[in-house]
Amino acid sequence: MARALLGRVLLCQVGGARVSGRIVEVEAYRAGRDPASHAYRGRTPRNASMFGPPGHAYVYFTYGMHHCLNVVCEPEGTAAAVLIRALEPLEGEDTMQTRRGGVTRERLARGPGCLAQALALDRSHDGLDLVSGPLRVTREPARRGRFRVASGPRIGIRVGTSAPWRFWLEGHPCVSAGRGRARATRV
DNA sequence: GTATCGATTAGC
DNA sequence: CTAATCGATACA
Repeated sequence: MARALLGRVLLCQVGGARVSGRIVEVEAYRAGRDPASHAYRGRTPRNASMFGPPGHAYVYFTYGMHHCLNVVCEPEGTAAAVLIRALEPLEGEDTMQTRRGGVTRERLARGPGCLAQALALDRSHDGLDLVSGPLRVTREPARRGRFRVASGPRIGIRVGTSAPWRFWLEGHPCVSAGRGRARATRV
C-alpha cells in the first residue's frame, strides 16, 4: 500500500485554496506488532481514525507544534496507516509559499510537519474521506518519472527501527532525508 | 497529581 | 547538537 501511493497526486482544497502535490516519500505503520505505530497500545481518542475505514485520513498533532497526515489502510477495526512524508508541489505553490514562509519550492512540503503546514492541515481534518472529500488522493495513475523506488528504515522512531518501511523516490529533490547517501534498498 | 517523551523542525 | 511546546502516556 505504501509503495502504491508513491507518484500519486494528493489534492487539498481546505482553507479556501487549491493545492496539490505528487507523493514522493511515505512510511508504513503496520497493524498488530509494529511497536512504532501509534496504535500499538490500542485505540485512544487520538488514534481512533486508524481503526476506522480505509481510505480516510489520520491526522495527528505531535511535539506540541506539528501535524502529520496518514492514509488509513486496513479494513475497519485493523489499525494500519501510511504516513505521507513529502510532496513535490504541483498546484498552488504560491499558497504553500505563504503558509510556509517563503522557503524554496523543494522545501515546501519536504517532511511530514512541513507538508501539513503547506496544506493547512490540522486535527479538524482527522478522519476525512480521502476518496471523495476536499482532501484526497486522486484516481489518476502514479507517475514516478525517471525515479526508482527505494526503501529503508523509518525516521524519527526509537523502536521498530529495523523494518525497512520507509519508501521514497530515489534522488528526488523533495524527499525529506537521506538524499543521495541514504542506506537504501532498491525496490 | 507530576514526570517524561514524542511518526518534527529550525537554528546554532 | 538543542530549544520549542503541549497532548498523550506512565507512574506515584
